[in-house]
Amino acid sequence: MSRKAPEAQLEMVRARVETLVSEEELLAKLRRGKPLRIKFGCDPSTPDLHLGHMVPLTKLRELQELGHTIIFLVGDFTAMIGDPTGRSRTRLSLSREEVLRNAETYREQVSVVLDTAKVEIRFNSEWTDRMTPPDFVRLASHQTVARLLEREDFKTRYRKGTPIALHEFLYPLIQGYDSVALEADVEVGGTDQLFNLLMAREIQRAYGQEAQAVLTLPLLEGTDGVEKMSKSLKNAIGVREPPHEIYGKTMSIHDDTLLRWVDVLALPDPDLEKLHAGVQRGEANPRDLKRALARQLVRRFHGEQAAAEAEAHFDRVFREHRAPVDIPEVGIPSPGPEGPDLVQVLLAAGFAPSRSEARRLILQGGVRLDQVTVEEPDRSVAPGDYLLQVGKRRFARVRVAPA
RNA sequence: GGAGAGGUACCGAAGCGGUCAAACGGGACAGGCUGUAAACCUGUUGGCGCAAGCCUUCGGAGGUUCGAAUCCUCCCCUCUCCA
Repeated sequence: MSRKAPEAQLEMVRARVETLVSEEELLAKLRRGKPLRIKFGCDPSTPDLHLGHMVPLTKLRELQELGHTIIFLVGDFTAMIGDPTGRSRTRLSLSREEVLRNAETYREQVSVVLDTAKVEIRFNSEWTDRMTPPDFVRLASHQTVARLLEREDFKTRYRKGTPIALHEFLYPLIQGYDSVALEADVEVGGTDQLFNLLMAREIQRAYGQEAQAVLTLPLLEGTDGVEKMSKSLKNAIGVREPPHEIYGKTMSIHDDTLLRWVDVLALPDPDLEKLHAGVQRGEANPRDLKRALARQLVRRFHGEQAAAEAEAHFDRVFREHRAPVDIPEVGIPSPGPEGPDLVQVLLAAGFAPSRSEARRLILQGGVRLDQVTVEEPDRSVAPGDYLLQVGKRRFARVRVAPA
């Protein structure tokens, strides 16, 4: 276990952090010289990690290397509520098996960043299941409605007249109680969690504990560059996505979003930093920085070789407009000697959900057969092998069987 | 319990008896351009049909009407104020 001086640790911890409450308290905790208990909450209903999660996880990695104990709190009970964002509807509760399975995949994915052998994984149902109705009433008595309404999304929802279900108020309270149960010294989360994390401090004090220090990390914007990255907004890049997806999606982010991604997400790397500075001065091409970032991300989750391959694939398909190396093959039965029409081929290849859609794609000139644009939807495709392309990025090798 | 306002396509939001498969914006997809799957410009965006056209859609179930997203009845859900 590293034994850096508390002041030096504080310095490291503070880097890239959005808010730290409070420096004095954290320093005092560090000075006691005991490993700190660092709480990090995770939602078991969405077990797929994306790049946004990497931001706090990287911070946890640093804390772990400083010798502190990382506690992954799986909010299996709170998942019944769902963090009130106003977007998500009340979620169905997950079965015990699902929770355990999700927690396991979580551990597996997290192992890319953390030493999971040293991570303590806990479930909040451990204590919530033992709490009685009087216990909940007591917990609720420690907070006021006015205080809860201070939370930004509650406030806006209340003002705009969008529904707030009563149980949503419970979320911050229970999350706060989790800190009591875990005796957390520090809690790490995204900036959107600030309210909940601060609430936990108040709950801890109400239960006679020292308040946890709070560390929030910037939220990563999604690939749209506007909303925070989230799977449900479909602007996320999952860490388990295939290399060329991670690479390609990264290349598709707006140039405006790029610098921020590099700031928030990138691991230290001299090349990246040089390009970053160059782009800021308007000297370097944003594309090159984007390439470097995309490469680093793929390398991180799939290794060096995959990164090189993903880049080669991208260059081939999008810069040189050639067909990729690996193309899925689709066999299509032939309804008659003339073969299926092009619409049927698109459908069979899974490139269109309906005949109308397929027809539109063809009429718009988005469909190529053996590199040649075909604009007649009812053109029949004789038995044989073809290279089918829809748009710039979807390819299939199509084999039309003889009738 | 009382009074009022609402529930529209992937999302937001118009429409309030026919001209509504439903304006507009976002998203998505396609085309052009390019330094990139960026930006920008153009187009498409319920299903079936070559087409004429037909079928399904505006919280749910009934009803009025030649004709309903639009009017009526009941039900479900949400918001605001009062108790």
